[in-house]
Amino acid sequence: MPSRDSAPAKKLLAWYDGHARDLPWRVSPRDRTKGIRPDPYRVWLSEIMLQQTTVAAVRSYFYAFTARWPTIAALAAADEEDILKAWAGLGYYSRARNLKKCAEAIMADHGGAFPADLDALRALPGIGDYTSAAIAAIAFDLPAAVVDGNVERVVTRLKAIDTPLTKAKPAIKAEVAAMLDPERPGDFAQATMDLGATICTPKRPACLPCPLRSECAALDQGDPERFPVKAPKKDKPLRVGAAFVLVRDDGAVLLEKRAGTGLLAGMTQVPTTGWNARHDGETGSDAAPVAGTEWRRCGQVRHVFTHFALDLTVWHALSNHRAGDGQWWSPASELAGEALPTVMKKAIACALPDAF
DNA sequence: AAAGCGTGGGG
DNA sequence: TCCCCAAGCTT
Repeated sequence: MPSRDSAPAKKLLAWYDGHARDLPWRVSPRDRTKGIRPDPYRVWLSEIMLQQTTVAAVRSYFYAFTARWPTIAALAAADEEDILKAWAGLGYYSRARNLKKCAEAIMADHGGAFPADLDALRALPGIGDYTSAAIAAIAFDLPAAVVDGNVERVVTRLKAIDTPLTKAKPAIKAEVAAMLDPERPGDFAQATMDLGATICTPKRPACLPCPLRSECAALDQGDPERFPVKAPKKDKPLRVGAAFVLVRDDGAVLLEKRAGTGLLAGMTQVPTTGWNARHDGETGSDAAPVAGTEWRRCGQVRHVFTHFALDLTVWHALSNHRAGDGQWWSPASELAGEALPTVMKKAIACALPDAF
């Protein structure tokens, strides 16, 4: 077990007081000293959005969500469909569905307020080890060990931990627990993450201005970039499929809802074939959802998901047929507001360049 | 416990 | 172009 050492936290917090990033969901360290506390709802919302997602991507979504749903009660009362539409483009859509489930659970089981308790937070939908600790520390100043990708990088370098990350996590958490400042748990957590995001970066870390340089074992060894040690990543297979953009006389596009589980669950799409592992030639319009229409091949869209790449051949046709079960014609003016994931916006834009 | 689950930006 | 990766969670 690492022994308590308050020196790194003091240096880190002194650095944070002068270099904290200005973020819309954050209360600055100066305002914290005045007793201003962040709204747990905004802390939670930002933490969910920031899971595996950059600050730059999150910003506009955070503004949109807090403007439309200013409170946990408002979000709990929202239609899931509206939440999915507002989340479209941000990725990892189970986060959006869990967002509503979590809001409902807080209304039903916690009197409409986030519990100031690590285990109670951890039990909520979409909230795991990291997010529960982050909310506990940032929103409630509870002394929780907050470990995200930034912190893993900072700590493995500081202590030169060269065991693979998957094995090293308990040791990293113990180091953080021994290091954190019980007077300022929230600022300590945010300071460590800011350091990882701006100084202790994955590539070419800026060690010269780093407040922890004098005690960094990795810098001492001469190659901080060597940490953390990660497992080799698997190769990404290519899948192929076809998507069919049907357009009505008035410009409306035929849409349908995807299945409730799996990839892009619950999101909206144009009719599509399955996305298969085969790559022996091209998918034809013979698999189109409507027979007897004149199909035009618009081109091909490549989209890279987490665990496979997709080449989608896009077909276009004019049609006035009636929407089938689970389908609807979406007017051109409403297309941008649909719950369309990026891959589908690419496909539609391939057939209708002015759609968005 | 390894795999499934998105996207956009930077080097 | 390609590879890496960014405040992870769920099953």
